[in-house]
Amino acid sequence: MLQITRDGEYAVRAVLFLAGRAEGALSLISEISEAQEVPKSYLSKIMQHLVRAGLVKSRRGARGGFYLARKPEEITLREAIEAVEGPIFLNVCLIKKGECHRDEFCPVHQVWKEAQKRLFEVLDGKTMAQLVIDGESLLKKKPKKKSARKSPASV
Amino acid sequence: MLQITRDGEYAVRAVLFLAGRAEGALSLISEISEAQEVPKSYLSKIMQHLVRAGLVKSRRGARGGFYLARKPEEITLREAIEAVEGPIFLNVCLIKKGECHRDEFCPVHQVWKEAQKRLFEVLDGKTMAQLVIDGESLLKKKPKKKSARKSPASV
DNA sequence: ACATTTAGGATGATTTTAGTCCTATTTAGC
DNA sequence: GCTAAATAGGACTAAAATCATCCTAAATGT
Ligand code: SF4
Ligand code: SF4
Repeated sequence: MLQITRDGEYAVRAVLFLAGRAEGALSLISEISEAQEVPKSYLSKIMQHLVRAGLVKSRRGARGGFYLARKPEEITLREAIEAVEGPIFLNVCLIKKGECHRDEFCPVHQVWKEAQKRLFEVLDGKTMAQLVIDGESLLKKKPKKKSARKSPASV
Repeated sequence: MLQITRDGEYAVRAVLFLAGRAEGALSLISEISEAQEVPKSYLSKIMQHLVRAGLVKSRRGARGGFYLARKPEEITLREAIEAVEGPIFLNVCLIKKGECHRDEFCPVHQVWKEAQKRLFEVLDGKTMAQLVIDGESLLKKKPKKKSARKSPASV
């Protein structure tokens, strides 16, 4: 359907959450689940994937939890997504040369190539660090909408 | 999976085929199916969708067939895809405001918005007419690879 | 009439999606 | 060493999407 799955969406939320914590601080599944509104048991699977993909590290047992394996500046949005969804290919012919045998003479192939490149430019261009900053600005700017241009108090 | 479905892929192939015919010329399902390597019975459904979407017109009965409802210059790649797949939304929050209730304070939302915009720029930027031309160039340029830089004859 | 074509619906196998749940293992702290 | 707290991992499932096939109805040119 040319849409990201819940896996990818939840992975981004989880990684973004960890990026917002102090470096190396441990977060519990239950914390992440509640803050990011992801079903706890489902999130458990997502975290496993993220650990295996090397994006997140975990400590088991009492006082365990999850933390980022790398600094938020070094994790892109695309990486978070692909860690759980696998590599993105907008069409089968982008998987590898010859995957679609029409690729050599197909004019549409080139367009998908370009489209994917452009998509990646956006997804690679955002790091978790930047997203955390963006998120903070959003919270500051929009506590309520329809702000009466001057005085913050009203009614 | 963030990948176009066979529906979309086949729709593009079919519309592109029709775009390559003379204006108003009728093409049979069997012709399109064979040329574009799409299962005939499946293609039948795709063509129905394209007709209902208003991209293609059909004539039933003997000497019937399909032809483009508009000129190839006026049909974009995105239209061909969305005609059978429905509108593209890279993430649920792009469907409409409030579809994801986090959208107002979610920094990732903005990125998806930008990503989709860029994707659409590419998909909207290619018309069927242009793709036909592109296809012709590809056929001229690459009859064989590893061309011996000068003489076309060899062995 | 008849052959040719598309229209449309019913059906179905397989895969993906979006989860849940239970047990095993690891670890900290007492 | 025991125990409580956590993650690891696998089994399982319901529902939906994907990728088709097949059959009958309707339309149309000759
Ligand atoms: S766009 Fe062209 S090359 Fe890519 S899958 Fe479709 S036919 Fe094959
Ligand atoms: S990116 Fe943000 S707004 Fe969009 S679906 Fe995810 S959480 Fe919601």
